[in-house]
Amino acid sequence: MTAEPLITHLETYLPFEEDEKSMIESRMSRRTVKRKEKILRAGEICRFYTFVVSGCFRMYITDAEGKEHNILFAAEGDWIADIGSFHSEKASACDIQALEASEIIQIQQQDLYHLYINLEKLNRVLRVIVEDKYVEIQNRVFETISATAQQRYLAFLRQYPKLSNRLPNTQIASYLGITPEFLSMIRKEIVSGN
Amino acid sequence: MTAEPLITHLETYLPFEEDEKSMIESRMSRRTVKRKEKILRAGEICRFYTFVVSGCFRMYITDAEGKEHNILFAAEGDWIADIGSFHSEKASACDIQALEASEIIQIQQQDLYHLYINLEKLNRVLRVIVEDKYVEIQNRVFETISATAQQRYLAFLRQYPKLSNRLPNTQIASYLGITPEFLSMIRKEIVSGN
DNA sequence: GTTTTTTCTTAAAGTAGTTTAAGGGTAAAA
DNA sequence: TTTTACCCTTAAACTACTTTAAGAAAAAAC
Repeated sequence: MTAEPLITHLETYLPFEEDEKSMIESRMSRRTVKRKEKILRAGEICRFYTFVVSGCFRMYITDAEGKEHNILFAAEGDWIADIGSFHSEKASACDIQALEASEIIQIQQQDLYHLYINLEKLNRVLRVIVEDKYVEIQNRVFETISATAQQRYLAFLRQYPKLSNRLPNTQIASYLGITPEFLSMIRKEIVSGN
Repeated sequence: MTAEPLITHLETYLPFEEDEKSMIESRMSRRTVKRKEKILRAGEICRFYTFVVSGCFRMYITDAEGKEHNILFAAEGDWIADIGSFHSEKASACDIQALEASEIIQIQQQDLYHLYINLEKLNRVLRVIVEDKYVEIQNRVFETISATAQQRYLAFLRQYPKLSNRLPNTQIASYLGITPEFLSMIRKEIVSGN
């Protein structure tokens, strides 16, 4: 079953019957993505939700000077999409790029809406997932306006424990809104006990 | 009609029939709020969407040291709610407080869900409103990690033109994540042309 | 209308984070 | 396997922002 890791994930929220699973299965497509490959480019409309089976992605915005700023990461077991662009069908300001060779399961808009109508349960599960994303991003605003870079780094380690040893520090620094040099100093301070 | 300013607002998205308007009307409650009064306290579940008829509110988080950090503002014509708490029915980390004597129209969860079922149009309108909030908060993350305080202040002026001359600078500084003293310097620099 | 509280501004000294540069290390590509 | 590209660390000089303090101005409360 190609969508098996996704079904397993969905069942951590609610159990599904066999016929429901095959209905979901029939609307999903699985594929591999190379390192550095983009599954969304700024200017495009985000037309799918992506579930990460293995590997890892970043969603980032490029500023006026060409600098890239990571908004969020997604590793195995996470969903990634520009939710604003997906639902409003407006152009995204973000790129979504693989940071490792990855395997993903995607669902297109029209298929998702089809499942929403025919499978009320999936509607509820996806709603919870989107709500959690909203809470996550609201907390991120709070952190960025209230905490020091060291506190934000420690929060990052808590929120993405799987990623802390897999991502280059340049990517983590971009997420934290600091330079890699300063992240290097922070790490040194933490090791030496502040 | 007590919900009239709200109906006017909703009709900027889609037209509504008279019977639809009275259905909406019957589920809304209108009231006044005193300056400094809170309509949501941290620890409570946010059980309503609030439409601001007149006046203005802030949603803020209090950090471990007791400092308050403004997440967003809402003035007349805006909606305000802790969307994460409302939909997940989990305790909110935020307070929502009136910054001016205000008039609001509120809808309770159960009434909103009742209208969603009986008035598909309202479902669509509210969905668009929530999506716009998501885009707004995602942009805010981008700004806070990528822009200087001066750039963020200019962005604030663009996003809340109505509020720039109504809010004390202490509230604006809290929103920007800087001290009121530094905001004072930024304003001076802008006036003197950088 | 007067008092009280909050707000705004300025400035000096301090701290958090950036920039530039350079050398060595590691992982990816060929 | 070798080359190439990227990554990490350190340090010194710099800039953005904070802290503390204090006086004047404005708004809120009584």
